[in-house]
Amino acid sequence: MNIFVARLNFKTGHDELERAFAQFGEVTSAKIITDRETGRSKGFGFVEMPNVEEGNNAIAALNETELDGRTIIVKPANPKTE
DNA sequence: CCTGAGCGG
Repeated sequence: MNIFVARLNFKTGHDELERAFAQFGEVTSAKIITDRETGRSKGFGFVEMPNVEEGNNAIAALNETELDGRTIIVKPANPKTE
């Protein structure tokens, strides 16, 4: 499942995201969205987890919690297809 | 270097 993570600390990288979600389940991909012009973090990212139950568990456990000193927002990403 | 809602390629 795709997971949307917002309000990240600007100094937080993809590795921080991956290790945070890896505590609750298997993480296949963790990505921080960076600005294409400046290369700086946009402050949000995406995490892909193959296990849906672990994904929902990670969302419930990490949503509105502190990561790298900043409270993050974690929720399921918008579906590209149905 | 900096900023702070929101869904990337």
